[in-house]
Amino acid sequence: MKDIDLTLLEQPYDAKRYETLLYKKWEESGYFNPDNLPGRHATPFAMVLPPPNVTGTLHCGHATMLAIQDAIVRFKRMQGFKTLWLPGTDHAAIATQSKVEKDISKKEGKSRYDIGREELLKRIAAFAQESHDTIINQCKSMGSSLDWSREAFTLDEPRTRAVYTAFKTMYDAGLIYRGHRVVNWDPKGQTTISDDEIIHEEREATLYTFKYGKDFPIPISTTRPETKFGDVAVAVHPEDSRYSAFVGKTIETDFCGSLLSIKIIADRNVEKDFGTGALGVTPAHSKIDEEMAYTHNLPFVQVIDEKGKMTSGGEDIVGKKTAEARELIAQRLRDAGLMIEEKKITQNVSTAERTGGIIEPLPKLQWFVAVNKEFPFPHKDKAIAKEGEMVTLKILMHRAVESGTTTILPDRFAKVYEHWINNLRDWCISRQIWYGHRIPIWYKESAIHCGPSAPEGDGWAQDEDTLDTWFSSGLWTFSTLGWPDETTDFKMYHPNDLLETGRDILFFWVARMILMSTYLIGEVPFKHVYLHGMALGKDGKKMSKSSGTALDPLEVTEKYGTDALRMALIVGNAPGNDFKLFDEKTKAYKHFANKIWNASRFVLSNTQGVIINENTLNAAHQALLLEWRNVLREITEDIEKYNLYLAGEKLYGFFWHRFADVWIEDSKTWFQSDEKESAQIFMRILLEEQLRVLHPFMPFVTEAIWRIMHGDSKESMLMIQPWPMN
RNA sequence: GGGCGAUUAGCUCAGUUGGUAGAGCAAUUCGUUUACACCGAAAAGGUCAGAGGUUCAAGUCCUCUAUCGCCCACCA
Repeated sequence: MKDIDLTLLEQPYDAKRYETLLYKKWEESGYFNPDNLPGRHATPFAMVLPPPNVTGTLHCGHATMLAIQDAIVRFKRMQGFKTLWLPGTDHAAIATQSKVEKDISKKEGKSRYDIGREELLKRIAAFAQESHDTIINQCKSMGSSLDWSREAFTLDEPRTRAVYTAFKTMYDAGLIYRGHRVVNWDPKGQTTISDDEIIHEEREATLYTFKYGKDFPIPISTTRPETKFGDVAVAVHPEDSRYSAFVGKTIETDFCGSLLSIKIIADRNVEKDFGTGALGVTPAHSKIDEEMAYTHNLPFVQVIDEKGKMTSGGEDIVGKKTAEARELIAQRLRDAGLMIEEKKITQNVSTAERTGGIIEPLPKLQWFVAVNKEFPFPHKDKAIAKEGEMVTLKILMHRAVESGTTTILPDRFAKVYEHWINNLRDWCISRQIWYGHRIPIWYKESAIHCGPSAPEGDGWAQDEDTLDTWFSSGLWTFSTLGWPDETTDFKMYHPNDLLETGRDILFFWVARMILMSTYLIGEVPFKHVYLHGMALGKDGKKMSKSSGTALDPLEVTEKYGTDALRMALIVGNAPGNDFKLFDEKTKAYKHFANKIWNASRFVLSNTQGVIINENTLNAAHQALLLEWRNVLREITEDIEKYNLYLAGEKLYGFFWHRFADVWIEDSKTWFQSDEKESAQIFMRILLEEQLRVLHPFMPFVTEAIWRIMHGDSKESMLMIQPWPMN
């Protein structure tokens, strides 16, 4: 055996010197692409990268998912799986557009309407491209062994084709429909948003109790008197004896100069003990009231427009913002002696996740996915349903998890998921923004056509709206594999084996993928879901840019090395639990990388030319080898159960405090005795096996050492060496 | 309002089916013996949030309480 050039192991370990070089070597080897892996890699293992939004740069949350996923993928690859980890980015419709709009408004003082659709889209595309390039480089610098040859983008041509195919399939099946509903209108972003994009914020508000007019018998309470111009009814509880005499009557009354026709109705949803126990029903501006309107057949009267301005209420009210109108009306009620009480309360205000705008419920014509509509299961018999069986999208989503076809780690999130589905309402998928997939619907007079392009003939106009970004990302596990074509990739890698992602997008994304996949393909999108927690600062609070607590992963790796950051993100990070990331922790793993480097240097310098043959070990060394193999078994099992946080910690402890502190110290004696040869073999086996096992966690330092030991041919790279235990 | 998680050494966290409390970092003392000072050795540090219960035995199982955090929700 050729001597190893130990001068290459310069002390101390300098991460920066190796990381770029090694990533390049890995990439050039082609082994990130499963098609190029050696023949022993037969059984597929597939996973997608949750596509980062092209809204800027990666943060610690991204670094976390990259560290965990790359560790799993490298482990599976070494185990001999035909391992695919498929990268891509998400156009993130609202998030990206509102970011660019904000920039433009700040720098040029212009709105999107000043700039126009075409020009805005051009600017967004440029911004998205820039973000994309940054993000890809950051993924690479984290050491991610992603198959770049299959990179996808939610808005690129193949994905757009998948989106339009999915839309048309669901439209033709009656599962996508257009309807007039009270939706969540974001006056700031000038678009609708789905229920999930709403954040409830506690705010202080005034609860006004008053009568519409002098002759009106029932006082009502509301925090929004300005919407009362749209009232068509007053609802009371059916068992409320105070008001039972009025139920069924219609009373005309003058409310601040506007004539209202108010029907008194009884509805179980009214709380007797809240306020006066009577609720002014405003079907056009409240979702609960909308439902009551359907139940009791009430008309819709809209009094607020898309800009959040009044359209009703008389000359000095019309055109005013709702907040201003509220004050004016309250004053009039006081002046007229109609105000009974004004009370400060805290209430939950709905705000838009992306823009922070206060949601104004408005009746609008929008596109929806029907989650409760029955249809015959359109696929051959599958695990989740039989062909022709009557199901709903909700039922399919339920069955995916209930049946265990998809499992969620940690399993308590399965309950959260079930609960969410139970409360799920039709999904509003149309957005009044410009960046995204334009709805593939064409209108000509009363005719409607669904398809990617206009039908023959003049006069067809495409729907102005675009699709919710989650509609396209819901297709991600198969749109990235060539669907709707029956490609070899699709056949080999779908369903995915694992989906690893943040627990915050369980509903947004994981649930939507299950919906899309179970309906369009008839099977679950992935067998297992692994949800990781959020990266917190040392203070235990969520990192945020505005408070200056956000760590930039690139700054951290610059300081401590990528391997160190990866370990810091994995160890102590149990599935589903939030975890804290801070400098001292990362620093400790930088020291560990150096420890590995130096221990290797010692072992190699004392084992030059040794031929590894396990059978020539003496009894004592065999016993010690067994001790390691037991730990190795535990570590392997931990990783297989996706308990990387345990595996990482055990590796660290064993390498440092057993192998380095004890066995390396002992070896200094062994090397002086007649046990020398056995000891040399023993130490070399231990080093090599530990480097292999450490590789998924700390790929750079281990590959750097391996390369010095085994040369730089692509076949000898540590990345594709077999895992030392089956 | 409903649900979930956390509470173990100064800090960050382990503790699998109940069997005498563990690790790393920090701090203390000692040590520069040819892998490493990004080091080693030693010692120190805990009524396992509180109360009650089950058990021969509880950090672990059950009930309640407290504090912190998160998610869901149509009290206007």
